[in-house]
Amino acid sequence: MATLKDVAERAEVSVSTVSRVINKEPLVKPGTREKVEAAIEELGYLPNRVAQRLRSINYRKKLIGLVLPDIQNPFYVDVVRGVEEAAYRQNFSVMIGNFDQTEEKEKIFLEILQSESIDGLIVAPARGRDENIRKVIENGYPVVCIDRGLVDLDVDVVKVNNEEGARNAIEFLIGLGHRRIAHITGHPSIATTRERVAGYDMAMKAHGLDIDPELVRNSDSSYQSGADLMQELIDLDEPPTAVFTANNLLTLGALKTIHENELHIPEDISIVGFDDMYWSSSLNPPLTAVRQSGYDIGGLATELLVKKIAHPGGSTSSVVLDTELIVRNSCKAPRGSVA
Amino acid sequence: MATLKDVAERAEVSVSTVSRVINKEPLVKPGTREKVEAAIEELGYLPNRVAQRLRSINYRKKLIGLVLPDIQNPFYVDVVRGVEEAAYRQNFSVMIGNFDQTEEKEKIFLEILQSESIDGLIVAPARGRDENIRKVIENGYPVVCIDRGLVDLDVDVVKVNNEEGARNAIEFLIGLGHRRIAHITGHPSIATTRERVAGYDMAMKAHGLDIDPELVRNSDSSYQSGADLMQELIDLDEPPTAVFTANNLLTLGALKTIHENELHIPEDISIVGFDDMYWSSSLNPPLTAVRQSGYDIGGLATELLVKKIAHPGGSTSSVVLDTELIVRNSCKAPRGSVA
DNA sequence: GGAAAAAATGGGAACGTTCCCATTTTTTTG
DNA sequence: CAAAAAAATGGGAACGTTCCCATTTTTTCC
Repeated sequence: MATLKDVAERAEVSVSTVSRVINKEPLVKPGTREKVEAAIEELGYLPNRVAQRLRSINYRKKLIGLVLPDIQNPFYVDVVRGVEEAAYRQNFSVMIGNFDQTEEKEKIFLEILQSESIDGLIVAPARGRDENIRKVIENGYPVVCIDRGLVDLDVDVVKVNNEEGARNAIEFLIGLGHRRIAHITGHPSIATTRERVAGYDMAMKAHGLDIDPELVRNSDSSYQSGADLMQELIDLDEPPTAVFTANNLLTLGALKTIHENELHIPEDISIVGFDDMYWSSSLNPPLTAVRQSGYDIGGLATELLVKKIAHPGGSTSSVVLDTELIVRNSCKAPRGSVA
Repeated sequence: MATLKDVAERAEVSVSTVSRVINKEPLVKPGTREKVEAAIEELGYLPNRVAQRLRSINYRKKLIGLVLPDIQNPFYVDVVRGVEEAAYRQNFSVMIGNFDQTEEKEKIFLEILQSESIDGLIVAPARGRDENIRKVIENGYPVVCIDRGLVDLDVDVVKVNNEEGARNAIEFLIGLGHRRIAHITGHPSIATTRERVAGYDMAMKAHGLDIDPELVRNSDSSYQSGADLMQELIDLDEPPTAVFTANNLLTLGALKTIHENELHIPEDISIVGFDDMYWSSSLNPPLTAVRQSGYDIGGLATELLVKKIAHPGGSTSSVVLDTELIVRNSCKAPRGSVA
């Protein structure tokens, strides 16, 4: 590969001057700039980002890390797309790591990222309290959290209004006439979980409905948990007429169990999921879901991070996006209801 | 961050010696090694991978690129997981790029990867003929293709036996009594498409069935195409009794259209998809599918690539994995059949 | 037209490693 | 026990940039 030196020789200028052209610095005579650009073109020169990164001061490494708990979750795939798009637009590379919800992998990956001299980090913390991430922040790296923040750590975060999203979903079900509404949700240590539960509670109380603790079940947010907890709900003496699942994977797991039990949606049971998927209409029946745009979240988080990288210090900010209830055909009034 | 020099000072040895310890070279006295390891521990030293990469000769940069046409396709998500797992096991970082099927993005991303000094590349080419990838190979980078190879370019490839997978699917449908079997597939410029079509043809011919060209439809492998082509098939004067969709996205698109038309699976139409998903059982009815393990493909491709990186030159090899037909409930004998 | 100011360019250290070669220390061996 | 061989260690250039500072060239202005 051609280097700066090669270009300099070809253009008959110094290495410094070529570097200036590459970095679009103003102090270059137009004629010189043209000569250099011609040489770059002729040699097919591409800057070596590794050397650039090694030499550059902090905050100009042009690399950000993206750390996700579970890339099998379609929501995070959308986040990846949003981050990549925004990052490449600003000439940043992205290094993605998926830690499969294990703390050990997360730790290793965060170390690798620091070894790779990232400028900053976008992370969806698996737990509310995360020593690994805390350490990264203490090391001085700009960090933006997505989906949820961190307990007792003031950090930038881009998320959606979970409470409202959940409340809308539950009110929609109540509006249809449901009274026994179950909620399959994630681990309570995660803020997202608590907020969605709060939305559930709020909607129920606002309509004077009692909350049956049997109907609210926590899990580890996995496909299998969704399936298992749904079975528990079905086996109840008085099973729910509707269920609200707190994320993608839980929804899919619950659907599996519902189908296995040969229950019909929406006649036997209604379901609303948090997280829409581009193929939600391929489910049978098409799923009613609370949509949050992972793509937008990823994009905004990236822009926020790049801003923090360019201007370190400054107060933290949090961006809260709205959700949207996408009504399809997985809900109807419960049997015997006159709603 | 602590550097080699800091460690050297603390351990009272030279920088060279610390480097030897880091790289597990044998020529270090056990006592010295211990001293150095203690210093590393105390300082929390992590090697700077950027400096390592800059200085290292080719083939020891410890970074591989992964270039995928569409990260929204769950198959590629599995590939990502397989690659990451295998790469981190061997201390390689992975830089992932998703080019959304656009040639321009692919080109930019391949340039970035070369700028990042990758050791090698794993790529799922969108087209059979790909000038961008050809250039990378000409630049001397080891490349392993997954899912499909490249026309007139001898390159390592890890893939599944598409022909057999398709043949099994079609024979399964024929066995159930289907005669009018449609096939929604990708673009014929992609080898994968041609192989799956060949499997379809072979099975049909083996059972003395004519191939109605109206029933075999090509597309760009997108969700929308799956939906559109399925509608065309349904609108036929004599619609198929079964459909075989050539990938994930086409399957989901077809399902959407089938549901929209209020056709019942499997009574009105049977469907088999190429590509299984972990949540195939969440579809209603659970989908019968040809399973190919993206995880295994990614893992094997990585191992192959790392081997090529360590021992450049040598002949190219191709690994062909078997598929597995996962029978669930999306198929049954066609109406009026006595199979 | 000549001095001062501004603009443009060049030189070279530095980033944190690896790797080659030189030197020192230890072990082996006749 | 001395010489040779082997093992261990150290020194310093190099990787391809950026960035600071010095120098040269051009422009401005009285």
